[in-house]
Amino acid sequence: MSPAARPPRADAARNRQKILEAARGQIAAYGPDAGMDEIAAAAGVAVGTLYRHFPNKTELVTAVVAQSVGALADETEAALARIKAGARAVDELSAFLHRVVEAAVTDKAVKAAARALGADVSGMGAEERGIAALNAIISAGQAEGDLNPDVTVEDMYLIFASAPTDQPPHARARWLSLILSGLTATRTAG
Amino acid sequence: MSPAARPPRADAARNRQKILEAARGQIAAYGPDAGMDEIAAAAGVAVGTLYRHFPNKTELVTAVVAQSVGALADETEAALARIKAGARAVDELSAFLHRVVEAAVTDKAVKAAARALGADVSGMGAEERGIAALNAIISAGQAEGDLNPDVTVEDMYLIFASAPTDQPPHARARWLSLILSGLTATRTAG
DNA sequence: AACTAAGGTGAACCATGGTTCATCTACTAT
DNA sequence: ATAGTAGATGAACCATGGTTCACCTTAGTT
Repeated sequence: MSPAARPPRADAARNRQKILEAARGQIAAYGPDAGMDEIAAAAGVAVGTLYRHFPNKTELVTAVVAQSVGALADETEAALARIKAGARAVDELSAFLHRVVEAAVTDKAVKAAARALGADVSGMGAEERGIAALNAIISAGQAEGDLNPDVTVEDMYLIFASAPTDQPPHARARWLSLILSGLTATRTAG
Repeated sequence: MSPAARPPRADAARNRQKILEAARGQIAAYGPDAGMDEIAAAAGVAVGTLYRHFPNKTELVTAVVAQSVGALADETEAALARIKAGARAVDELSAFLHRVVEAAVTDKAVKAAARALGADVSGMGAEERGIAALNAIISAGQAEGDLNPDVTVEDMYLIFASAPTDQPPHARARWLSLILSGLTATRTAG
C-alpha cells in the first residue's frame, strides 16, 4: 500500500514521544479526567499538535497502553533470559511481579482511562511475546519445584489486573506476599 | 439543634430509596459516566427530585457508598454472631470474603465514581462497627489455629480494595483462593 | 538563499451533562 | 373538604472539555 512512506520530520518524532510521556503522566495523576489541554501543556505543545499525531483522545490513550504493554513484554523476556542463564525461576518471577505491581500504579490508571473511553485494548502485538515468555518462566519454576503445578498465565493476568494501586507501598508488598504464598505454597493435604 | 424535625412525607422517603437504588444500578453499569438524567429516569423521577434529596452528584454517590458500607458492616456482625454460636471462624471468614468479592463488582464501581468526584468517603459511621467485628473474627480464627498470626484488619481492607471486578466469576474465585492460602498457610520454616 | 510541504498553533465551536428555578402537584393535617 | 406546604417537575442555563480549522513556522531540500 504505502510504498515506503518517507520518514517523519525530526521534531515531529520528538514531539510524538513527549506527548506520549505527558499523557502517561497526566493520566496517572488525574485519571481519565486528564484534559487534552493539560496533556498538551505538559508536553510543551499546543492542542492541535496532539490531534496531528492522534485522531482523538481514545487513540492517544490506546497508544499509551500499547507502549506499556510493550515495556512489560520486554521485561518478561529479560527475566526469561536471566533464567536461561542460570537464575532461579521463582526469584525472577517474584522480582518481576514486584516491578509489575509498582508499574501498575501508573498503568492501571491508564488502562482505566482506556476503558472509560471505550478503547479497544485487546490483542496488542507485544502481548503475545509476553505470554510466551511468561509461560516459559512458569514452566521453569514448576520444574524446579518451587511453583504450584496449577499455576497458569491466567493467574499472572489476574495479578496484573488486580494489583492494588491506591494503596501505600507496604500494603502493596503485603498484597504480593499473600498472592505469592498462594502460588508457591506446597499443599500438604490432597 | 434540630428540635425533632417533623418526619418526611411518605412518598418522599420512597423516592429517596428508589433514587439510591437507581444510582447504585446505573453507576455499577456505566461507572462515573452514569448521568443524573439517566439515574432519574431509572428511578422513575425527574432530575429536580434528585436535587431535592441530594445537593449534588457527589453527595448522591457518597450516600450510595455509605449504604454499601452499612450493609457490609451488617454482614460482618452477622458472621461474628454465627461464630459465637459455634461456627468455625475461618469458614465464616471465607464465606464472608466470597460475598464481599461478589459485591465488590458493584461497590468498586461506586467507590471509583466517588473517588472520581472527589468525594470524602473516609470515616463513615458504620465502618467502626465492621472493624470491630472483623477484629473479633480474626482473633477467633487465630485462636482456633486456622489463621496466620500476622493477619490483621488491614489485610481485609486490602482485600476489599483490590478484589478484581472486571474478571469472570471463576477468575474471582481463583483470586480469592490465592489470597486465602496466604492468610491460612501454616509456615513450616522459620 | 529560496522554496514548500510537513508540522505546529490556539481561538473558536459544539456536545455533553451537571445544576437551577419558576411552576405545578398532591400528601397530610385540621 | 380545604388549605397550605413539602415535594415534584423539566425546560433552560452554563461550565467543562473534546475537537476543528484557517493560518503561521520551520525542517529538509535544491
